[in-house]
Amino acid sequence: MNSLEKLYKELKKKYGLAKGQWRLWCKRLKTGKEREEVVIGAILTQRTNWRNVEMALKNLKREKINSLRDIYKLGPEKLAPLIKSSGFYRAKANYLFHLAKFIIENYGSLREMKKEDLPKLRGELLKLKGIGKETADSILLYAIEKPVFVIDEYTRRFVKKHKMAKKFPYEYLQNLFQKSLPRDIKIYQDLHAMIVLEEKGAGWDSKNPSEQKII
DNA sequence: CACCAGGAATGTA
DNA sequence: TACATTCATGGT
Repeated sequence: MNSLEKLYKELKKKYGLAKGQWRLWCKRLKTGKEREEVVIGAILTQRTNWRNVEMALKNLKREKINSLRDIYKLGPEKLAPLIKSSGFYRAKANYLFHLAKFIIENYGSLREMKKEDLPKLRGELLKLKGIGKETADSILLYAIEKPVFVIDEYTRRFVKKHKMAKKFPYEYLQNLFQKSLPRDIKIYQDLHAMIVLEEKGAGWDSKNPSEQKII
C-alpha cells in the first residue's frame, strides 16, 4: 500500500460513516437532476464562495430553472440577473449558457454524454470558454462520473502539507493521484471530497449540511 | 473601503 | 512547459 492509499484510509477513518454526512451528498448524485446541478454549480462557484452560489441556485429554482435544458432555453441575458449573487455574473451567464447549449445540442443529456470516452469529453469541455481544467474535471468526475482526479487549491495544499511532491503543475499532480490510486470513480470522489473537508478545516455547516460545497 | 471567494485566459521565457 | 500577470464582481 502506498502512502497516498494510507492517507486515504486515515481520512476515511476520520470522515467515514460516523461523521459521514458528506456521503449523503454523494448519494444524491444518483439523480440526473442533482448531476445537472453539479454542472451549474461548477461554473457558478468559480472564484466565489459557496454561499453566494446557493443564493443563485435558489433564484434559479424560484424561476423554475432546474435543468441544463431550461438554461439553454432561457438564454444568457435572462440568466445573468438570476445568478448575480455568484459574482462575475455576466461572464458566468455566458459560460453556463454555452456549456448547456453544448451538452444539449451535442448529447441531449449527461447520461448520453457518459457514453463518450473521457479524453474526448475533456477536450471538448476545455474548448469551451470559461471552462478550465479544474471545472472540466469537476464536471467529468461528479456529474458525468468519469475516472479523473480533480486538482484544486485544497488538493495542492494537501500535497504540500504531506510533502507528496515538489512541483505542482495541474497534470503532474493529477497523474500523481491517478497512478497511486485504483482507477475508481468512487475513490476519486471520496478522496477529493475528504481532502476538501480536511483542508477547509471548518467541516460541515451545521445549518445546511446537505448543501455543503464539495466540488 | 479593503479584502475575500476552490478560476480562466493570456503573456512570457 | 511552467510560472507570472491580467481580468472579472458581489458580499462582508
